[in-house]
Amino acid sequence: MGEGSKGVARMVTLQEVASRAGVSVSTASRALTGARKVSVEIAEQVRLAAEGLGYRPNQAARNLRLSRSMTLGAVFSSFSSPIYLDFLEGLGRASQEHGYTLLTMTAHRDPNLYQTLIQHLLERRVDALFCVLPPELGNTLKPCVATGVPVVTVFGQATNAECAPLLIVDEDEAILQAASRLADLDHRTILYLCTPEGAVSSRVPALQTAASRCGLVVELEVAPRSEGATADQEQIAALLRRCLCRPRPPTAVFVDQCTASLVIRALASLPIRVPEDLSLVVFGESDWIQGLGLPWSTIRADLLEVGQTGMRLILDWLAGSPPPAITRIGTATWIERGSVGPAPAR
Amino acid sequence: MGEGSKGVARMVTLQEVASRAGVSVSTASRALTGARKVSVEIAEQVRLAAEGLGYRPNQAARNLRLSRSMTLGAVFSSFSSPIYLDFLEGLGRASQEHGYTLLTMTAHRDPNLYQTLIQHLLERRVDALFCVLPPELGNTLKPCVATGVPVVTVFGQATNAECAPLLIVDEDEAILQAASRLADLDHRTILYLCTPEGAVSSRVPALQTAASRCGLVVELEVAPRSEGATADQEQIAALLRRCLCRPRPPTAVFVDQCTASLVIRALASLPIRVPEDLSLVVFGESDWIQGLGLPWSTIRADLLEVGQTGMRLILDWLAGSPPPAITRIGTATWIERGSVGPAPAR
DNA sequence: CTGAAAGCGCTTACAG
DNA sequence: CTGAAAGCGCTTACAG
Repeated sequence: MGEGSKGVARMVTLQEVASRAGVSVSTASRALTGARKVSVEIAEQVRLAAEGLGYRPNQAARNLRLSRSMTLGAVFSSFSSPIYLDFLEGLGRASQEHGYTLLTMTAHRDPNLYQTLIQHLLERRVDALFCVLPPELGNTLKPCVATGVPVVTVFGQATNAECAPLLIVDEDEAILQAASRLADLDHRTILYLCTPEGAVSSRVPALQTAASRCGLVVELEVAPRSEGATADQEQIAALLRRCLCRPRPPTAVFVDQCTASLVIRALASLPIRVPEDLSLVVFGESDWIQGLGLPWSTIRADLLEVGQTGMRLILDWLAGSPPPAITRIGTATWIERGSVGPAPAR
Repeated sequence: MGEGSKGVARMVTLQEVASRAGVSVSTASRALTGARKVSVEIAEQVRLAAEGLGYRPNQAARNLRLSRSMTLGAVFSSFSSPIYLDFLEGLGRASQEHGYTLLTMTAHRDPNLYQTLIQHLLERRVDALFCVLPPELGNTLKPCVATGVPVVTVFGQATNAECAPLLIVDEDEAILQAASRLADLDHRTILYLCTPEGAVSSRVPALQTAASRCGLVVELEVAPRSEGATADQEQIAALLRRCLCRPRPPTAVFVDQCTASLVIRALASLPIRVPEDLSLVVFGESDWIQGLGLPWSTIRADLLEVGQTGMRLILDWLAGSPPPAITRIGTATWIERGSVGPAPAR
């Protein structure tokens, strides 16, 4: 293994290439970057020398000189759901295409960690930043925004738009389709069992608008933060039982992706059958989830496109035109599967 | 938005801190890093100046000077499965703890992209590299290894161990338990429906050893690469039908995580009931998958621990002691769920 | 077209 | 204990 076994990797430098080619570093640099004209023969010599030595430019040095990093930061609340993966893929591909490197970190919903990670990214001098963060952490971004580094918040709530531009998926149309379909199936009362985050998202007003247009009533319940624990499952079961005992109980329930499986299990434990006793609609889906072939009806966004749009926003910003406070990207679609059926007879 | 709206972020430099504190950059540096002694009052002045200006050290410059990057690269074949996420989390946390930044990229199983990404990471002067790559791409690492940068391959095949140290999960014990349980349930022939990668993995010999100890026969079939397409599902269905028509058909099937859902759907289409007609065991599971509450029996590894172990390997390597060619980490466990039952009567 | 020099922001021997 | 200087690896005006 030789030198490598020490874990000390001394890499070839431009200086070495230059001297092997018998030219100055300036010329070597110009020959390799192609910035200015270089005589053909010398260019060839340099090229050869570089290849022979296996030269790889040190981007850190290069970027330091050019005072930019060609690096983008992305902070996620967690990787807990495959949903974010699709977004991450989109972001990753787009940034690669444009020569940027994406630096991804997860904060595990810990507010302090968010601060730390963002500081870390700033120290790495990211050219811009993407954030997926809980609504109450909007002002976590304050110090970051103050540095003048472009930062875009994704999947956020409108309340965060004051701090930094927001990129959100427009699900209104898909929600309307879902509501209309439920109305056709004789549903009258629907429940949105949302996470604390969901409670302030644009899903609530969208559901209400759609419902009133279709003659439905929307109820809102905040589910406990899902950690996947059985305690959560029981809490949700209790909550659902309470809701379903009311005079005019909901006959359909909307849930966020991250609570979906808990809800399913809670329902199974009660036991309430889907869709005979209760129809179910899940917000969010990824290719991977789809591949499981679960019968969940969903309102699904093209996360890859969201990633690409986010990238475009940032590129434009870096090019001089900052994005509006809120950018809506309208690609959510309503996908009906077996979890939705006619409202049960009274 | 002021300056920020231009996307031009000029950040505070040590030079500015120094002059505000009325000292030299050397002293400012020493005060902040705490490397050498600095008089208490001056230290305080510097600290104050830094805080007042919102100074954040430029890690790129710092690392350039120290000729290291404090950056680790990780190349994944894809993010397609949540399985890798757990590993990624483990790696991410561990590297964070040790002050390293993790640079993650996905190659979408494209050999050329692998090369590109690795070059990219080398240009970023990563201190070390993790790779999850298809077995046929083992020598993709050659040029990388030649640079002397420590690189560890994870979830790889023994054939790759020639190129770079390998970190693999030891599933032998768990496989033995599964086999033994199946034998108790009167199964005699089991099928391993593996991906092309799986065909050369340590799972095959482990299964064979376990089977012969328990008096079982193992058959091996290579499933088409799963892209989630319906064509794949039909291929798998055809393959399964063929297998099950043999004289002594398998009564239990082992599948890799990435083909599990396809197989499930293929079985449903045939239709073959699980576990009445066929028992099913899936290699691999993540918290997220578990949360779905699917009745799959699995052989599950602690991916978080794999990530941490990977990190330790690299740290030791960087500290001077390269890892052995193969490191086995033995945390896989056998988890029995509803997909396993008695062998059907003949 | 080419080279010597300055500088990106930091750290660390080297003198005081 | 403190400062002036060199240097990490690169790029780019500035002279030739």
